[in-house]
Amino acid sequence: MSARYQQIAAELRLAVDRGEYPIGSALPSEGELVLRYGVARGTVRQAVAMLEQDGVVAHRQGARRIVVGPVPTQSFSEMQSFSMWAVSQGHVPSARVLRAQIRRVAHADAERLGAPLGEEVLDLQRVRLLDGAPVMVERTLYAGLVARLVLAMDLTTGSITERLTERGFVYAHADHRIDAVSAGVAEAGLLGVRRGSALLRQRRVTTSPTGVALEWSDDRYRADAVTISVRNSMSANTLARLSARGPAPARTVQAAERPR
Amino acid sequence: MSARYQQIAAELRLAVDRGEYPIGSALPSEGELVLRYGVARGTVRQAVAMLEQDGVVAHRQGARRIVVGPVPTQSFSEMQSFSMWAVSQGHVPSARVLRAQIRRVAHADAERLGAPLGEEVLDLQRVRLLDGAPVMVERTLYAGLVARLVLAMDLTTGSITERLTERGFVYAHADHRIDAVSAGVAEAGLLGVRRGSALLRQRRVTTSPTGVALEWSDDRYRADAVTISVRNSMSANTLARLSARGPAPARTVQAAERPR
DNA sequence: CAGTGGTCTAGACCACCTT
DNA sequence: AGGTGGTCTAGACCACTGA
Repeated sequence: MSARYQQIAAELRLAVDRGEYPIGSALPSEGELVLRYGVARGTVRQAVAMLEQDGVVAHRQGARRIVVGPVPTQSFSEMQSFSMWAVSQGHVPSARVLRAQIRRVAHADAERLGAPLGEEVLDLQRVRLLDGAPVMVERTLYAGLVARLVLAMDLTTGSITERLTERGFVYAHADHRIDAVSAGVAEAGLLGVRRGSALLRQRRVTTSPTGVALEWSDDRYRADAVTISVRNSMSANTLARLSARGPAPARTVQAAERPR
Repeated sequence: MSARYQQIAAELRLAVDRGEYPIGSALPSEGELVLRYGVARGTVRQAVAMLEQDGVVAHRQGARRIVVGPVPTQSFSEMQSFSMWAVSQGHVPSARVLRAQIRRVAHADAERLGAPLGEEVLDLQRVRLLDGAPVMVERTLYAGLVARLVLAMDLTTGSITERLTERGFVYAHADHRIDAVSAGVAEAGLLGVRRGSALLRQRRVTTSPTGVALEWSDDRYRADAVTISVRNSMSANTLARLSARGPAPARTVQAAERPR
């Protein structure tokens, strides 16, 4: 059973979605929620903190929390996995494998993806399709820890992330760097767009709870297919603007990893 | 004076930056921190929650928190304001005004920026320069509440956001939609790139703590100038992927706003 | 099994907003 | 001045990790 504060947060969220607390209106006070749910104030505060974090409500000290808007719950997994995202949106995802081989990280990869030079990884390149139409070219390096596991999977259907999660690997953090690039000849052909047209590039490093990097990826979306959405607030800021030529954050991590 | 838990978080953060807790190593346990700082456990937990939120440490129940990496602190304001960001990066920002007039939101604007149709706003279009080189074209609509205030400002230097903040307007939330577009003839000329080259587009709605939208903007960056960075974690997720043709989140808000 | 983090309680005082 | 959220304390029990 999930924690009480999570249940309360979910209930409030549902109420917002149903329009019981319209946009611009106030949430009940912490005291009222304490009475309504019969819990301590700390528990109520944990619940509303979740809503704040997700940008459902805003507040300032001394005044009641105000509903900013219902936010479609999109889980971390859905951000992480193309397949899981596509399914949640009612689309049918698939993939065409361009390359899948285990090798060591070369200099060019290290530069492009920020993976540690020389590490043994699975180099996987695929075209991702939505309802049969190509929308993204994907290049992912899986850390040695999971490389052979992934290589043994069916790489054309289903979610690799999901299957790794089932095996006990946990994704905890992700760093994203988002910019725009022009489609090269190869990409243009794969995506069915003109050479030079704009692509949305998302480079990502995903880390386990122990701080071990599990994968590095470079996804390039057709500009007309996908938009990335970010919500941030004064209290919780995870967004930054970087100069394109800024220093790549060093990210080398030792430590052992063992699935449960 | 800032809160005790914020001081503790800042101290720990500093220690991580100084390398006292190297990447991959464990943070002291909550119990140890309680003794070290002479506070209750709840206070310590608030402090480490901040570090977790910012992605400095990761954890799983039962095991100590692990240092993921030092994170450059970038404030909400720096994300919000081109000027403040540029200065923090050691660059000199400036602007060239293309248009500045008060009018009502037209259908095209409403569609493009998500602003409510018919609202009276300041329509401000500028080219933004970094050390004299054009890197971004910006189109911002300022809500009627602040429109005349902004129009009276010097629009070529300094930060509008900063000056609004001084007047008591508080930015609390921002929604960002990020995608890629091709440069049109006008944009290409303004930015000094070839027509059709890739631009990184960031559309943003910024809201005050009371849920009132203060500005809508559409920023288009030269692809070689800027990258947007996002960090998210299993517990705190503010990132989402949207289909380009997905529904624009309705965002109409009443309620009064009054600067302090 | 000992250590550690996750959840929850009950109560206190203060800072800020609203009226 | 009364309501509301922000911070902090002290203690409890449980779930998970690691040796």
